[in-house]
Amino acid sequence: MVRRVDDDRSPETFLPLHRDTFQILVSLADRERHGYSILRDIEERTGDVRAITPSTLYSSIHRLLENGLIDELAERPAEDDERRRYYRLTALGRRVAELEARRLERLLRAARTGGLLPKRT
Amino acid sequence: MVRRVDDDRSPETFLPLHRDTFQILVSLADRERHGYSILRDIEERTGDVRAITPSTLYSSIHRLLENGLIDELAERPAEDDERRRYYRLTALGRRVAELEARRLERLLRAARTGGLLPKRT
DNA sequence: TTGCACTATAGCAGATTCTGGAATATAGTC
DNA sequence: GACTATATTCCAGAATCTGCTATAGTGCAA
Repeated sequence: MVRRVDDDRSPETFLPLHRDTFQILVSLADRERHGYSILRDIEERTGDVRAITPSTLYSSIHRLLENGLIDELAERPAEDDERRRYYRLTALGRRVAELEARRLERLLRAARTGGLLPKRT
Repeated sequence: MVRRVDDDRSPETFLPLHRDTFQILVSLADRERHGYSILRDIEERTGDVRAITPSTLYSSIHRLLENGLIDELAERPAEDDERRRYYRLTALGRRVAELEARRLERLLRAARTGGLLPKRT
């Protein structure tokens, strides 16, 4: 088996995540999805059709695969559109996403102190 | 007075903010600061000396000035280190930071749904 | 059964943002 | 005077993001 140099890169070294990277990981957190489904999910959640562009999405996906944060599924549902490629979080990817979520929580706490958000949520 | 073309760019068009941009705006939310103080603040809050590098910080500051999200103060405290340059949020900058903070809140809600964070905070 | 909009992924060129390194200079301490 | 910390800037290269274009299958309606 070919083993990449940074297979054992610790989750912390990926932080802080870039903007769109975290969006994608969040989309994959509750279930596996194909690329276009991630796009739709982000559009729906943000209410913004250009929250992420297709080019950014697909190139980010390839980067996430290379870094081992997501996996492509070997099997697809029967009778499914065969162009679709399905992805899921790896254990590493989930760990990284958890850490990033905590980082953002702390950041929002600071934002609240600065009056950017109302005190309690 | 020279008026830049996008002086009247609406806050929404700046979203979503890039990773480090928001960090800087949060630092300036509670009070005016000079560059190095922003650096220290981010280090302290994140507990990470390389959460943001000086090169990123200072080039981001220049971009924020160009975009009118922050202002440089004309006056400095007396007897203060004269190398320091102080900045504060503009009304636009504060508005943009508020919107970004809300965006991240919604994103964290989704992250919670996906099990990346414990349910209530 | 053609036409058309939507779904799905990929590629590239250029812009923007980020990283790492070094340079410069003042301030404060021993 | 030497040394460390403070403070900002610049540059080259890397990584990420944007806009545009290309390709092709799917679903529906005329």
